[in-house]
Amino acid sequence: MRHWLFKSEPSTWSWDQQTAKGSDGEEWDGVRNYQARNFMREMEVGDLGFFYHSQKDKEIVGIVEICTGAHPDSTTDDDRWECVDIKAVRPLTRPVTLEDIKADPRLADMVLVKNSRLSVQPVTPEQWVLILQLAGDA
DNA sequence: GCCAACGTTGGC
DNA sequence: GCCAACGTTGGC
Repeated sequence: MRHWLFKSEPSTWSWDQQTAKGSDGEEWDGVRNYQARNFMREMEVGDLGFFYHSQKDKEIVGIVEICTGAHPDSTTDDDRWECVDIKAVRPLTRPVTLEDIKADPRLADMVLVKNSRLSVQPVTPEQWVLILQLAGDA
């Protein structure tokens, strides 16, 4: 199983909204970036991801599960763009802030640090475990 | 609110 | 196919 990170501005789509969708999940639509799309194409049902709030909060707030494979993005007729559906699994015990991540040298290679603009990113198994530890969920 | 970093677009 | 111009994102 692989791990991912989904970034969203809370004023556009927040963890609370994602949670409210329950096990039905929601399309992660609106991505218009090839790198991000390509990662979504690599995702498999059952993969887990972090849900990150950008801008104001700048913290990882919860865990999501991929519940469909990549399919056309319903918000556009442009067939270049695809997305997956994700559902909320649970919130982190303690959110892990960008500051926390930057303070830990073991997480210096995270895409979140190196390429802060990429909205869908892979997370390595090591990074996944470390962040769960920082969240008090290990 | 500013600005650096990055991706995309379009003229040549 | 290159690259300048432009738009967007997101941390600060």
